Amino acid sequence: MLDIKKLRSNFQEVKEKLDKRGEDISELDKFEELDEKRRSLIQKTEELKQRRNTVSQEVAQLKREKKDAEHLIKETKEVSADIKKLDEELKQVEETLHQLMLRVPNIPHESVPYGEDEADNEEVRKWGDIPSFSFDAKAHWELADELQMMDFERASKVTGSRFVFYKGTGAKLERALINFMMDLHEEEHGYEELLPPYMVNHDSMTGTGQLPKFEEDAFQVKEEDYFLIPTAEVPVTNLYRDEILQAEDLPLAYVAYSACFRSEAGSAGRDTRGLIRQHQFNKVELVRFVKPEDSYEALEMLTGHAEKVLQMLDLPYRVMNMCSGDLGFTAAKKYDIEVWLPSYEDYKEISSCSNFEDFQARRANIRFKRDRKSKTEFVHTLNGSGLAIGRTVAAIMENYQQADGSIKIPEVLRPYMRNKEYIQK
RNA sequence: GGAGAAGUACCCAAGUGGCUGAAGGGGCUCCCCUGCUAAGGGAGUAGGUCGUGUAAGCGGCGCGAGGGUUCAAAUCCCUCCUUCUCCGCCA
Repeated sequence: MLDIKKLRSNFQEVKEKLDKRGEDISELDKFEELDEKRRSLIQKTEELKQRRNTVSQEVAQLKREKKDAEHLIKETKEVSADIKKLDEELKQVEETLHQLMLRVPNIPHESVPYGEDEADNEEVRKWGDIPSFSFDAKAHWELADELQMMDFERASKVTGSRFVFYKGTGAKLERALINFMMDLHEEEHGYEELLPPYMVNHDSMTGTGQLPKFEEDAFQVKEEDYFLIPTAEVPVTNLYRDEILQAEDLPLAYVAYSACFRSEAGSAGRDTRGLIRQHQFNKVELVRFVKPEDSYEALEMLTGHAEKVLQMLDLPYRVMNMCSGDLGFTAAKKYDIEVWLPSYEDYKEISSCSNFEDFQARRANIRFKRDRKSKTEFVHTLNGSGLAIGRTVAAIMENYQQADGSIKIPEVLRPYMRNKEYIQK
């Protein structure tokens, strides 16, 4: 959510910046009128409330002195009726304004390149060598089948499309990656480990920005007002919702493993084979709460932590600076890390690292105080995948495949895989 | 799921309609006393948010949340949430 005061005082400027996202922001035109109306209603009711308060005191005084207060009581009766009417009107205006504000996206940072879609994203750096195969390289779903690492067909029977059973070494590889990443971020990068709830309530989904605009992307638990989390970002960022933190507690850094659930509404027909686009997938997520002045440095650091995983696994990747048109609703700046996938003959997103500045903190009301006397300020929140596990499995299988159909296990994972060197029949 | 109890400020806690727009204590901050520490004495301590104002300030809201009754609600009524205890069920 944007700062209403800032929006009020720089309306045209903010509008122009938002316009770079290429989204329809015509709704924003109602802002000024609503804001004006709200403030004038507040002034009117508060004036009346002040009157009611003083008269109430006078009534109390007269009653104590056993004097007659009828005339005052009659007046207050009328004043209270007016207050009630105005309060109802104010409540409606505030609700309308709030709903409007919840649907306004974040302002892109100045370092975000202008562009319309993913074609305009800017490559920041590239790492590793793209493998060349002296044989016909297979896609991970073919390898998974031959090496009996996954069962997509039976998962469709048991649940539906876009679900998978990992089996045997497939399941072991997935679990090895979770543990490897958790250990790396916890032991080497200084993140505290969390294992969050996989369902969250309506307020949490609103806090991180999934609601109200993207309700159709999430799975909802009927009759409970709970949602299956699309990412651990949601429960972890909402950990401190409606709280005031101490400056000396910042930065806070958490790493959380969770399963993630996405309806993939609007993705019908895309990435239909293999692990790339599932309704349920595993992910290790990094979340940071920082002081405003530290957030851009923190974004670089966090992105580096995610990259480190790919470096240790020796998987080729590139880092993209998302352009204004491909930023997503909540981010002020976002880097996507894309891993090389031989079956796509292209780089494919494996991590998304974002600085939300105070956008989520405002929605979720996460604040901090610099010291006892200072005003509260909103923290800045960041997060990034470190990494998406399923896509990492796919990348390892495809990049590490051998001529004989086996898959070499990256060295750093071997301690998690009984020190085996290869996955083979 | 059933039955009960409770939610008041940083913590504990008093408070069944109007000098409670929240007593008292602890803690915390400052000061005094003491060679230091402990003990003791004094003062301060509603955080937050919204409106208004260049500002000092002024004003509105606030006792788990939301409604209602009343001229007036922490206090009365309704709904909900959370926590605790017991029973049932369960990994």
